[in-house]
Amino acid sequence: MPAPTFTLPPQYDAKGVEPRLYRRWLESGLFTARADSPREPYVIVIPPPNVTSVLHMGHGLDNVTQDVLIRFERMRGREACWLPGTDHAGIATQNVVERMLAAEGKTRFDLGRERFVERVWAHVRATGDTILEQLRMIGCSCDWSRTRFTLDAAYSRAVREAFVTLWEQGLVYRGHRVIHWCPRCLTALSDEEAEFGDPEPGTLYYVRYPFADGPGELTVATTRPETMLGDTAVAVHPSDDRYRALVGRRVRVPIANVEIPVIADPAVDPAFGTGAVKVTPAHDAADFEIGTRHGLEMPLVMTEDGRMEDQAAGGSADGGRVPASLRGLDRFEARRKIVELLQAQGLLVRTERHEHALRRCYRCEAIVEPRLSDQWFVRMQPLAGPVMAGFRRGDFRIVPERWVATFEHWMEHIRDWNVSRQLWWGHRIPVFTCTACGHTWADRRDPERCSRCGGAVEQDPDVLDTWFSSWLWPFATFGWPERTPDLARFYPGHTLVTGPDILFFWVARMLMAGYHFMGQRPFRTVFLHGIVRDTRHRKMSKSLGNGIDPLDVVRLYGADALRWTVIAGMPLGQDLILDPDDLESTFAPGRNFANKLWNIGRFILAQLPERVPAIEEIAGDQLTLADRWILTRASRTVAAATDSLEQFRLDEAAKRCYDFAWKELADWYVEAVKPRLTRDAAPWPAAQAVLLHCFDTVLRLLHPVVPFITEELWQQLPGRRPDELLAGAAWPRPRPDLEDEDAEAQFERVKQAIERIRSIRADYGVPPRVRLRARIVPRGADRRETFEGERETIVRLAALSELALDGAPGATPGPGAHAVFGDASEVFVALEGAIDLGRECRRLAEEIARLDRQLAALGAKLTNPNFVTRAPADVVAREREKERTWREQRDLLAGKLQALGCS
RNA sequence: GGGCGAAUAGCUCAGCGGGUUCAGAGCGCCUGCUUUACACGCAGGAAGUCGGGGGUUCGAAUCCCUCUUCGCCCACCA
Repeated sequence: MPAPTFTLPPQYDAKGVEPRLYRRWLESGLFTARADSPREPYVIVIPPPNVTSVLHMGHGLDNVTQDVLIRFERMRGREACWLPGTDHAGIATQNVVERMLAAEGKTRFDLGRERFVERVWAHVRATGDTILEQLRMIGCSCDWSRTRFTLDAAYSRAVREAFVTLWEQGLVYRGHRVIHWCPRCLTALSDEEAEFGDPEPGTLYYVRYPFADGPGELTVATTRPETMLGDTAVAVHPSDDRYRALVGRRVRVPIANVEIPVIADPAVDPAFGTGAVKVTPAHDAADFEIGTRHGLEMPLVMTEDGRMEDQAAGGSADGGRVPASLRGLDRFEARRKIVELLQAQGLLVRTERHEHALRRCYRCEAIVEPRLSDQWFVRMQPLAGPVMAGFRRGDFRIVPERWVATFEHWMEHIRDWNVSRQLWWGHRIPVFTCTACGHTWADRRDPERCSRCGGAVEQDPDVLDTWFSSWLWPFATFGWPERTPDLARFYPGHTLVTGPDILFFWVARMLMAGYHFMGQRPFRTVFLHGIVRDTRHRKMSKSLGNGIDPLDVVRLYGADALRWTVIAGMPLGQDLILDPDDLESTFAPGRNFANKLWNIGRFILAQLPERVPAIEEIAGDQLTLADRWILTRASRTVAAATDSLEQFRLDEAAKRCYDFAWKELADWYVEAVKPRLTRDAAPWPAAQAVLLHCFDTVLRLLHPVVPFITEELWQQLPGRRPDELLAGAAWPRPRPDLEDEDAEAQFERVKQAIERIRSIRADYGVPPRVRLRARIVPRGADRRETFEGERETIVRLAALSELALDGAPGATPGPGAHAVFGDASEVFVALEGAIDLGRECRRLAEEIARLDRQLAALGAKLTNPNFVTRAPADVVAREREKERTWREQRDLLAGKLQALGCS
């Protein structure tokens, strides 16, 4: 045996290896895509994490998935560009800094806009690279030379260009309507940002509105009594006979003490409550519609932070609705107070329990307050059309397909997008108004004076929705609106990997921006993976405290273990369930696998000399059955893994390679080859060449999933140039020239025989030192020659089972019971040794009985005329074949039973 | 109120166009192993009426209907 040229420790030390290898990858420049490369590009743009965020498992899953794809394509020879970066995340980031200020007892208003924004920038500069650093820790092969931030100067230019272009195209307008307002963040939200929470128990209040023009009253039902101060009508359904006569009369709003009309509107559901609904146009989107139809007043009765007060804005001169006793009260406080007042005045008829879902701010979870205000909107229908047309043409696809229906529904029912936010952190809206003549326009540059009258100008104080910048990500990152070489080369991109939770926020809008501004799709495939959940299927989140810190996992088990777990545990489109309370059993499989590879490597490397012949240099007659089997399996694994990756079944690819490395290469081939390698003469070079070929192949296949351990081992393989990296090596191809179907089938039978022997040993408790004697003979005279040719291999493999074979070296025939065992294959194994005959007889009898039962059932099937005539011929043939095999098996067992001397 | 997904071993999941890789894998469990790559290992083993019910078919974990339970998305019943 050649002396090992080095000694590797028996356990793989991920911590010591990973940072070193990552540095080597960086230094090699492999991650940096070249725009002038002749290779076909492959582009993924990262879903930019919020600049203030720290890595969580959701990022881990998302980015490891991207890394697997990008490494796969890079190895396949594509010019792989994985563009990284961060999102300025308007509300989220502003909230973070506001909380920091709050800790100092200050608000953003204390600082003023300019100093506040500076403060945010300082925070971003200090901590903004955190998450990108963390991505390096888990091995992400991003093109760091192209890192972008959605608030960079160049990027800001793109945002501005996009906005002004839309303005010029008439796709931006000022809308005066009820929008979702967060009274905590003090900003408007888009429909998507006002998320429905879980249904909560609430109360439905039945309130009397006395007629102002006569006796009696009208009872309305509401969940939000505080908004009654802003009521400007009571509406009933036009065909509701109960109320038809009342339409046109007037009622008095209690507490607010104003008179309002009773109107008829088809939006009212006569079945809900009393069928009469109070209309608050300034604080309810549906009521706003009614108010618009009927030309109602729309008074605001709350401040921006949700306290009761008459507001001048809202297009109503109708003030004085909020009585002094309620002024300044928080809306929920006011609700309680108003209910009390109503009760005291005998105007509260009754209350009812009423469960309903409330919309909450997606950043701070405050209950959203619908509020009438002026905002900038983007018309979405003109943008959605080309996307759907492209989708129907097959420009891009969504994987897995079940999201298609959701996507289509949203696109087809798309509503205009409120893009203005009353924040300070973000892209300031480039709309300017002349203080003199009132002219309003959008501008690519900050104007000094009004373009019409030369008067002073004021810029809109609001900023753009953060998604208004990220929807440009696939091209703004490459330099748009400049026509850069990068843009020409890397747009359109290829795969967009993200979770379905931002399908509308981001993916759909990127598609719209891509088609609208670039004239073509931004990517070919949208790959939506699942969401990370805990064992109770709850989303992992900080607030629930059920999160797993990916960096803890890296420290404890290594980045490869983390990567293995998220990839192997994530079937296409399914959620990933991880147990935060048991990191060991969640991540140990990945660590164990890395260690297994390590030890396969340790063994193989110890066997290989400096120069190992290439597999092509080995003559066919040098290859044993085991050699041809493992080469065949290697080739098939390459084909299967490649196919799975192409179909985004990453888990399948990973597991297939795992099985090949562990269950085939390590468990069988390495064991089979040991006798050959540890004996002197023999066909060494062939075994070495096969070992090297197979190990090299599986390292390549596994590299995208577990890049560190594979690179570390690959570096040690003989014949590597010092500057060669697995990360830049070629993806393997299937080798039909090395496949041998017969060898594959034959070796499977050998495996079966050996497994049977091992099973017998265990069943009968044959001590390890006691050798069983066995004779292996082929079944069927016609196969004898073929089989004899493989005898050597079988003898060696049998040796692993502590089995002495007739004719094998060291086998000593002796007296004793002679039993004949077999499996369903063509291999008979004759054993001699200490065996509990009685037990074996009972086992055989049971097995025979079972076969008899199966044969009876099968016989019935085969004599069923329906089956014979209607099932396809090949199916019938297979069933007949099965029957024959079972019968043979049964006879065989019966023979054994007889041979054992029991009846 | 609509739509979607899931239900298979104790746990997490495969099984992708109905018939030999149809009852599987990993973890866990049980029994043996200091076998000179690996105890993060090796060998062997137990374990499931494929959520309930109905249907289609010669044949269903697989297709259809229905019920139950979980999860998600969409929605202007105040």
